[in-house]
Amino acid sequence: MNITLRQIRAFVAAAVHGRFVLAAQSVHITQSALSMLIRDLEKEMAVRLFDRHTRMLQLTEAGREFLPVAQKTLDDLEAALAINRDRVDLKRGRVAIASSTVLGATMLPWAISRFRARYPGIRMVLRDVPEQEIAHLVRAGAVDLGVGTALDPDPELLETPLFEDRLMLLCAPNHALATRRTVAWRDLAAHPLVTLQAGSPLRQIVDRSLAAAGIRVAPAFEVAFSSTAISMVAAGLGVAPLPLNAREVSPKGRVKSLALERPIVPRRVAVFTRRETRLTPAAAAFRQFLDDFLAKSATRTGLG
Amino acid sequence: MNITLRQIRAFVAAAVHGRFVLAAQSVHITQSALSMLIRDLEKEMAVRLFDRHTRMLQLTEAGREFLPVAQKTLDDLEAALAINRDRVDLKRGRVAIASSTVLGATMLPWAISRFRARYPGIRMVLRDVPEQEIAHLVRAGAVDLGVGTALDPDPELLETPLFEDRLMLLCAPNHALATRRTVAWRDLAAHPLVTLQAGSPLRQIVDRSLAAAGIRVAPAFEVAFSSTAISMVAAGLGVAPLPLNAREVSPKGRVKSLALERPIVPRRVAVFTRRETRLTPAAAAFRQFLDDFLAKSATRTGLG
DNA sequence: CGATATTCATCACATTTTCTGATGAATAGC
DNA sequence: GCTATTCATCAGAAAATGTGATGAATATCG
Repeated sequence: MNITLRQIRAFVAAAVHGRFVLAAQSVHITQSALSMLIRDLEKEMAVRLFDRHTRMLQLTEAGREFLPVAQKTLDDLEAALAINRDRVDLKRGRVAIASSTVLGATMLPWAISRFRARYPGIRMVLRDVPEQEIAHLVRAGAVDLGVGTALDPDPELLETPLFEDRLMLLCAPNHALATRRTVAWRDLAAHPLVTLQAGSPLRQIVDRSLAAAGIRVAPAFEVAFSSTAISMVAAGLGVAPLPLNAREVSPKGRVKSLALERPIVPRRVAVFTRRETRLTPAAAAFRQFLDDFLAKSATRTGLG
Repeated sequence: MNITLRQIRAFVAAAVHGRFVLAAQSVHITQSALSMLIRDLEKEMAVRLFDRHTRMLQLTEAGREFLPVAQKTLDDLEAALAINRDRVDLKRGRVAIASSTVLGATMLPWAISRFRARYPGIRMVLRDVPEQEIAHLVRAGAVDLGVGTALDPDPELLETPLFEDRLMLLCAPNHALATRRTVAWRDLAAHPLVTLQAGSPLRQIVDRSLAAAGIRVAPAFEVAFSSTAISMVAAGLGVAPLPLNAREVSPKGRVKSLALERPIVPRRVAVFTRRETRLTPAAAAFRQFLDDFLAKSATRTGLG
């Protein structure tokens, strides 16, 4: 046998109420059950906790000594459970997200801001990293969610589609191609190309598209971040195939975006989570929120 | 349903050991039982506490947050129970004793001293009071034990005989009776009497003895404490019928003690406890010790 | 690469604990 | 004395917890 929380609760209730009958009511059991709980606790501790007979009930010295500890035990536990309830109720918690710098600079801050308004107790951490690192971070558990370009499925990760856009071409306003409305992939062969580093999902999409178009081009520049590529384009160093949403982080009037066709190359953005780890309530809530947020944005603006 | 200590112990064990199998061993249950305890606790808290599958086990954020509270709860409780065990094992506790001033000055300090040597953790409180107050103090729960003259049984109190002596007569060395070896009760009629106050058990014994001997004597002096009576006897103010052990507190050579006969009046000393209140372990131990102590003293010295 | 060993989850069933409602004993107050 | 209140105890019902067997997943080893 061993001490139980029920016994402790019964003991505290009896000490507080001064009567078994009232104490029993307060913990929603019958008086006989409470009487037995006290008896068992006393047996377990090998002391009387109450001096009692039909017309009196009072703590013994041992009981007086045990009471504060018993109360504190219950209080501490109750406080911990309250914190836990808060977590479950999304009044607390933390969501760590890894995303590309572009998404981290465009859609995500808006979503996070709206989410925070709804759940002020949840702390949000946004890590903007080179896109190929997102999967690492999610796999390692360093972040709860990854948001980025979906390419080849990772067996450890679960990916849920978020939205889709397409690749376009960025060039400087005075570039030879800048007068055209649309450009074909094969046209790119004639121009110095700014691309992301090998390994980046976007780079892989570009490589595959060029290969599919039967073009062999060595990129003139390789950079880690889309924002860098955009600046280089603005500086007239080359043209860059990038997703549509990169326009939003481009300096006004310094770059021009052209539709890239033959073929139109879609780019799918997804949320990545670990397959085996259940999401925290907060993270699950944010993923759901992100879906809803984008659905609404899409109906309003035509794209996420 | 409700959280139990078993669940908390299982949770802490699993968190500490990092494996259900080891954790289960450490709390002496099977792995399946532990698995169920964790499952139930998680259900109760409505969160996962561990991310786990066959080859890995790690705390979730909620688990990490709960762990320290859980550990502290168990530790606090364990500490309280250890204190309680100490109390039970007589490594701690307090015994309050009420006694007459004479007993408090003679036998009891020796007994207490020996008892303390055996149980150093137990604090001892000795209240030396007029003997008629002993019963009050015991009844009121102000002391655990009373040691004093047994007279008329009190229904609320339990009295256990400790030792028996007899009344003798104290007089000054130059007193008229001082040359005699024995004195009869009826001889007292001729001398001024120093007695204890009315209500004192010893006084009642004296009164009854005088009445039985057919003597009517108004005491010349009434005092609260035997020690005072002895001093008055030494000063030649009168003679005092007192129990044998009063000799031990008499100043050497200043008083003489004579056997009081016809009849020989026994005086019974007993330990008083409340009938309804169980003794604390420490008090029970002291009562037992007192019995043994006096048994030994009696065989060695012939009297307590 | 397949065999083996380890680990956690789950099931049916056994055991233990806990609860209830009835009853009894003690006692304060009328 | 009578009544109402209170705590203790009992037997049987209900709930919980435990066990041992089994299954599924997956590292590790040869």
